[in-house]
Amino acid sequence: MMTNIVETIKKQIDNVVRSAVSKAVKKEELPSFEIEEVTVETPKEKTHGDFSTNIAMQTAKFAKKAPRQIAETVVNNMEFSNTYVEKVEIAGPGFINFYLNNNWLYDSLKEVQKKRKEYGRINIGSGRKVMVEFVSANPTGPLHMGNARGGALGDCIASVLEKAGYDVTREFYVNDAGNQIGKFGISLEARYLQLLKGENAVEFPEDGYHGDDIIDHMKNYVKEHGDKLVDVGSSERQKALVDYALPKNIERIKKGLQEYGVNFDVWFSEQSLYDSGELKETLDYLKEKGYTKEDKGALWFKSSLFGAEKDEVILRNNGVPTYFLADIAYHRSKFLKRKFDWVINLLGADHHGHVSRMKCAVEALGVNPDKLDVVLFQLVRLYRNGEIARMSKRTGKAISLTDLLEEVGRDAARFFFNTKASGNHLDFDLDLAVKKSNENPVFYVQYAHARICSMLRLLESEGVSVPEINSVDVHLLDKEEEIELLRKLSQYPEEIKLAAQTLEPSRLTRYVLDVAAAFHSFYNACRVKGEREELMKARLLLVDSTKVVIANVLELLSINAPEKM
RNA sequence: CUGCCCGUAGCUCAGCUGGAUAGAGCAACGGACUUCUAAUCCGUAGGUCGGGCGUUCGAAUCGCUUCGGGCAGGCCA
Repeated sequence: MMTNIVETIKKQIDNVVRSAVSKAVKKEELPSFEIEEVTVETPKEKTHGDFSTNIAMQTAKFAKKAPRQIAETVVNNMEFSNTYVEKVEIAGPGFINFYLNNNWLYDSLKEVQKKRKEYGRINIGSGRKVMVEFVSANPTGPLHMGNARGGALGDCIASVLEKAGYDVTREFYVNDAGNQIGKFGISLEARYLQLLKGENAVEFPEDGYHGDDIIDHMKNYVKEHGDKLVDVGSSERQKALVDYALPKNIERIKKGLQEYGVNFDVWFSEQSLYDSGELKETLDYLKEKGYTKEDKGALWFKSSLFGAEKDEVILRNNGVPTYFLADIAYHRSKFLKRKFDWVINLLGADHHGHVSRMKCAVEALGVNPDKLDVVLFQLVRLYRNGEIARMSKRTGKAISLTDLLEEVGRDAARFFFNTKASGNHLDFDLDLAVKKSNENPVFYVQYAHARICSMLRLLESEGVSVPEINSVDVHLLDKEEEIELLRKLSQYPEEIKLAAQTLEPSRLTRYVLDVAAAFHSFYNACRVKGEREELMKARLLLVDSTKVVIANVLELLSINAPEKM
């Protein structure tokens, strides 16, 4: 089955080269040597052919011959039957350049038409179970820009892996236990008492949550339940208030993410690790294995046994588990209880210190730490009027995901957060994101799609619809702009593969921009309507295929592909 | 002090498991609408790849070093 034409061609070239080499060796034109890998790449310069290999330079040392001489020998022994290769040239220091006939492009056009919505799906994952855990925002407050970037990035990584043939689970780790929930309770309690007994009745804790949302929660609580908690004990009061506010926060987070187009399969509760006994089991396991030590009244995980520089506290001297212990139990659940083959965690770059100790912990659990990948993404800076924007125009408070969606919309947000590699800082220009012009890449791509839809509508109204591929002479597509566009379309499965391998969906936003650009160029150079029928049909097919590819990429990114603009 | 990330055109960024003349978008400048959406296209200009040393046939890419920016280094998460 041909799912990825580019890969097929690379395999063909690989075969051609290997058999040519072994033939030459047999004829003793070359000394015998091992080829580890035939690297096949697409040259930057079009005049250097469609694909090229540097095998002659790589093997020059073993063969003890000049690269160009090796290349010549190899080329003389090549066989091209049943391949797309049309001719071969030796160039530069010893590159072997392959020039293909256009059939590979026409074949890939057939693929697009045959697969439609499924075009781009590949199977490098072979159904392996992978979990992508992302956002996992602290449920004590609203979603911030870091969560917004993490959400767009994580969701797209998950989508890319699904397209690449993995069995993907999107998971949100709800930190509903531990220290920050304690602080949440103290903060709620303080606001509650301030509301009922006056501002000065209690002092608000310095390290509490100062946001207005805490006050709003308590105003609502008082409205609904009055002062019934004023006279009960503090811990009971805090618990009641947390039980009231926390589910509301989690609901709000769910709703916000839904509007953002991010839907999780699993909302995993940290508290459940305590309730189910898994946390204790994990602790017992670590102790039993001798991976722990006691020091200064606390219990430590000896991460130094696994190459780390220092050990980590897992039980404080007051007996309370740390977040890290819960996280170890959590990863035990991911790997050992739920049997994921691969786990990907998204983390803001400010948490990078967590990565190496987590890997140590995974190793301590008896799991190959390579099965854990942590994608660190750098922080976001918002710009408005050329200046750094921190506050929402409407609320005057820190800009939340909800504010962002209100200001620029989901399409722009999802697109912009995926324009840069995760390891780079991201400047988000709020003015640009809403601009309806060619400066704004989102509109550039959406416009291409809408333009195509408009063309198809017009032709449809004249009784011309997209033809069956078998009734079309695709060889008529041979103008430069047509070939360029075909090339771009044929690249999609390969793009999915690369995005999956590098966990970098930003290459897909670049790719879809390229497709849109190739289309716009084609549009200005070639007409569809009004051409003679055979040519019109062929071009119509190309245009329709472009629409399919753009729509597929946008769907993967959770961005609308509008039919009209 | 130590560790991680980043430094490429005026701006925002690709390229980084070493390859041929370092790419794109925006901004700038000059062109293209009697015909399928000009929210578009075509062209021009723009660079000591932060600096230095090394590795080799070959370095933006790898190593060392240095400078500049960001972030970490809690019995916080």
